[in-house]
Amino acid sequence: MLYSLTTKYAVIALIELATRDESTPILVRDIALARDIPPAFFAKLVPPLVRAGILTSTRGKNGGISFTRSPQEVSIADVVRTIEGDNYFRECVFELLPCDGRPDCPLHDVWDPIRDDITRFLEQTTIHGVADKLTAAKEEC
Amino acid sequence: MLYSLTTKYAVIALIELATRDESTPILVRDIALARDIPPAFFAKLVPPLVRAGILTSTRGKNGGISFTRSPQEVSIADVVRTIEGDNYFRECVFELLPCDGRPDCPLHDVWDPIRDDITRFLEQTTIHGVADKLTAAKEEC
DNA sequence: ACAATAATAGATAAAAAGGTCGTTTTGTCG
DNA sequence: CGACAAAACGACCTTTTTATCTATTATTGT
Repeated sequence: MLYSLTTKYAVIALIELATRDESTPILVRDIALARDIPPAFFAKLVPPLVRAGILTSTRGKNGGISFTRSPQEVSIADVVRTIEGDNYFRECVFELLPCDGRPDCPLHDVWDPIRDDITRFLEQTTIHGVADKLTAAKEEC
Repeated sequence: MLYSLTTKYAVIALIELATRDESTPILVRDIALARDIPPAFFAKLVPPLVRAGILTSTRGKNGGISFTRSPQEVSIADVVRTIEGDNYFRECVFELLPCDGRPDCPLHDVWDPIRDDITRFLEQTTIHGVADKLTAAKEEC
């Protein structure tokens, strides 16, 4: 609905990572398997996330991935930008060209409000926030 | 951002159709070319739209496509449902399975509000409404 | 009978998703 | 210190899905 399966994998994997003990690196494979994500596929999403400053990866024995910034400071939008690219937020649903909220786009007052809602949602929702809901729900059982 | 390129083609083509004289069928090819949509590709989207009760097509000379119901009664959601399928509105961005707003999904209070916003937007925005903005903008020149 | 049109079926191309394997890095153990 | 094992990294390949194109067939007005 909002983004590709690839981006979804990245989002879900980071949420999973945020539920883990953050003092030690977690295996890429473990994160993926815990959420039914193809491990080799997620492994290829890690380097971009590292370059984007979201993840830190440590190689060799006892290696794995961990958050660079706290997951409280990582928004879904950050992940989307990293995987989908910067143009994502400029897209227009009614035109073949990006309209970027240009005031001269005749459709901007139809599309802009909901795009802004979506953007705000992605920007304000943090990995930590979602992970919190998950662990809270688990503890209720 | 919201749907596939295929769906986008269908939406844009219908908007274009709504700007035309509705008393006579319009060529599938003309609609596509007017919006830089690959004509043969759009041609394949027509039969589903006809089956969905959105378009009427007439074959043979002077044939083409026209709206079955008035474009005022056709929402973007109708088009999305036709091309993307019914499951579109049940998707969850945080889980691999559709959550469909189930109250037992721990993430429903994060995702549901914005999904409802998006659904409402698609449901309330009509082809006619968007087409109107377009023609109004053109007349200003 | 003919020309214009959508419908259908199929082929091809491109992009997205998924998998394999060898290389590099790094801790651990002898 | 050297050998080994565990991990991410990188290059490449395969499969699946999405997008695009081509050709043929069916329909209809003139």
